[in-house]
Amino acid sequence: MESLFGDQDLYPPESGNNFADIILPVPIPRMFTYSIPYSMQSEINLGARVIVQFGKKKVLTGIIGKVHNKPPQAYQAKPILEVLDDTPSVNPLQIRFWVWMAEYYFCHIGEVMHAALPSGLRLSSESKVQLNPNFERETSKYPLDDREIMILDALEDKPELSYEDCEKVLSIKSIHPILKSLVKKEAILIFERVQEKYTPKVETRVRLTPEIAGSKNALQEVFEALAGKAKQESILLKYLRDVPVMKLPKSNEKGVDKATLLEEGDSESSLKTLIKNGIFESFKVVVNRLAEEEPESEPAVLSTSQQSAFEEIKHQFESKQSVLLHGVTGSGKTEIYIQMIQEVLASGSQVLLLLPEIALTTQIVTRLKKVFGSKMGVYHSKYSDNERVEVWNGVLSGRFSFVVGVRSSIFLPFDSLGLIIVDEEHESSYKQFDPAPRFQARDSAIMLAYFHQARTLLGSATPSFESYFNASQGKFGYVELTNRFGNASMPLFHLADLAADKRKNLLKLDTTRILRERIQDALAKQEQVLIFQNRRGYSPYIQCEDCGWTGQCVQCDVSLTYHQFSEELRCHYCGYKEKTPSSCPACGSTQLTTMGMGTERIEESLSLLFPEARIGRMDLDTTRNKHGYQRILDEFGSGNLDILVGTQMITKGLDFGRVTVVGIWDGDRILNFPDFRAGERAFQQITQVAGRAGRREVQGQVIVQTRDPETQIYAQVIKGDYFEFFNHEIHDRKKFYYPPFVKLVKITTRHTDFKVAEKAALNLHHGMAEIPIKKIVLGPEKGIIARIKNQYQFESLIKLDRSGNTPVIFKEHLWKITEELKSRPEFRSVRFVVDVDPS
DNA sequence: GGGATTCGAGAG
DNA sequence: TCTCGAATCCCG
Repeated sequence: MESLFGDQDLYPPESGNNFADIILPVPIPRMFTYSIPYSMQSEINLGARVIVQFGKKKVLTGIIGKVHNKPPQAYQAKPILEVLDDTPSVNPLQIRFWVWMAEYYFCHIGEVMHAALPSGLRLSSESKVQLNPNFERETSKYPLDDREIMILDALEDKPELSYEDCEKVLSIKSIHPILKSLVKKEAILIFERVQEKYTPKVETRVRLTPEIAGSKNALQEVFEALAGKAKQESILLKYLRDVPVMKLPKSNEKGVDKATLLEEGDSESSLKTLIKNGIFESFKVVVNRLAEEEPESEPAVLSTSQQSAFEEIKHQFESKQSVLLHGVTGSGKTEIYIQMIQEVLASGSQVLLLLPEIALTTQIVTRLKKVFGSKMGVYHSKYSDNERVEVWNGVLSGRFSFVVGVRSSIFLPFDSLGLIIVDEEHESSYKQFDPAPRFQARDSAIMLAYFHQARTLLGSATPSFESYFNASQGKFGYVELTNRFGNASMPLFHLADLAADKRKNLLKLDTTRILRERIQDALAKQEQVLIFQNRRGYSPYIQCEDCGWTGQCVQCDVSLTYHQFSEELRCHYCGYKEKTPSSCPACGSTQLTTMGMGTERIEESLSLLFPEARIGRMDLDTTRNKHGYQRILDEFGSGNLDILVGTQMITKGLDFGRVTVVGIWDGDRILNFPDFRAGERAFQQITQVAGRAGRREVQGQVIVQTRDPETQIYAQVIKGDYFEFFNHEIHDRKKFYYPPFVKLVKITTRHTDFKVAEKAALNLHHGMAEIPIKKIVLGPEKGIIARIKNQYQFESLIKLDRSGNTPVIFKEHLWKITEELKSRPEFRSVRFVVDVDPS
């Protein structure tokens, strides 16, 4: 039979490019070739979105990655079904960036596309089932079984069902055979429904009819007619408050939002009467979800030290692509950014400012909004799909030449970036952990800037070792800012010795005497206190005093965390939860005690110690919903709270002038992390939390509770001597072959069967050992958590020589090794997760 | 990733 | 031999 799609042979190859390689959002390591129907030849642009059929019936959105006229040899290409964009949604620089990311982070370009495009721009089809209109149960010549009847019954109620709905109706897993049989019996039809995901926001507005708006007399008559009809009159008066009579009829055009007009309890029916009587009319307009705002204030004048840092950065940019701005907390980096951004925008280029997720809801965005108004776009992970699409389209259309956003904003369709700023560049949240692409947004931003011939400014009070090392090697420029803005003094540190206090019997509910005194002082002076503990929940775990039982997660090898508020034991890795048992499940004893301290329990202890204080808590559990974070911040900022207990969330960019005391509940907990970066992280975390103390006139106090006050790192943090700390630490990194001296790749081998996982990991190890490059292969070791979500995992760590193209050669070999292993029957369902530059 | 097809265990 | 769920295949 002649192929349905055979028509590309009808026109000669010289008529243009008849084939396109399409990037599809699926984890398959290549593009797919489709034919371009003649009628679409003129609309096909690189980077445009198209609809294509993938597989037997699935319809997907793809991106045109390449256009050519080489027909595929082994098969007939299917045609592109539809072109969605007349101007491409994705530009060539982005595609280049995607290709780079897929290669560097060892994933498929489809996975990059999946992460890059907001899902509102990625329509795809879903199979739906409906009744066949020609079908009649009574007269059908086929007998139906019970399950088939149940599906048909369900379709009587709802005109269409998805596969998933059908599975729910019968509560079984494989629904396909049943549906197939129903199709054969001509009872149902299966079709594909493409969902257009993005919907513009429509507002209903109300205005006076032109006759009334156009004549003062007519309006006067209306007032007279409405005398005594209080409800209708009130609506009219409210309307005229927003649209003054003086400015009629011109300002009437835009009208007033219906919802706002009825906000104060006026009824819809009164308005309806007014509309029916020809006084008002209602109409609909498409509005931006992202509010229009005019800039309100001029950028601040830079202090002398800020000004010289600013000049120095510009000077360094003349010879370096990237510059590290090392400025102590509170030195006013934001104002320098503002100046830089303004200059670049004035030159006609775009600017991207990356912030860690948590910092986006804070003061810095408010500050920027005041200066840049609505030419600044904000891209936040808590935005809805529709909002993300509007930011994306805003960048495309030129409405936003400047965007502030989280790590995924590096995927926005910029076409002429001049500058990328990465604030708090040491933040670990710039690394995406799961799913692929497991990219580091700071490093990717540097690459993106390179593609745009743009500059990158990295800002931090506690730079990452990688960045500081690059600066010390001259690869990055380096500018230091050592004065706090307004010459506020650096905080005063106290090391509170937990062990000593315990010996002297001064420890109360795990607080040292000095911490209690400082909190008491602050409360007396109506100042505020922050308490930092890197552990949420009530206490890490619950233990039976008689037999030593602890709650374990059923599908991960970790102990469950005790949450007092909800009376639950929860797994922080997979989300599993169960009710707290009242007696030990192992021995029946009722002597269950809690071990260790989480934020929830600290909050409780503090409320016992300071019953008069108003105490709040900020952690994952209290900020889960969209506005939770903002609400707690507002309460604290407005002085409705005296003490705020929190996890690392409170270390990020909060700036409250009335915080004078910062308590670090358990400094050792930060230090004792089984990881080569523990020291670096501890220095960063303690410095960052400490930076929250005393930003204005009053000198802040920082109390670090520890069992080991002699540890060198505390002395370095207290001195604020990053350089000394770096030199000490970098020595070890070199000696033991850790970044920045080597490049790390971590490979996790996962399988539900322990033995299979282990064997696959060992095979992988042997394969990698034979790759002819300079490297060290460690492992495989049982994962720190041996089992997650019922999968056993083994970890291998590879240290690669940084020079030349060693990493590229390694990845090429690794590719072959994992493919070979996966092709063996015994390892078929083994998963290899490759993490390049793990954090 | 996911729909289609094949495989294979278990019941009759 | 039949049936159903699981494993495997492959997409252009």
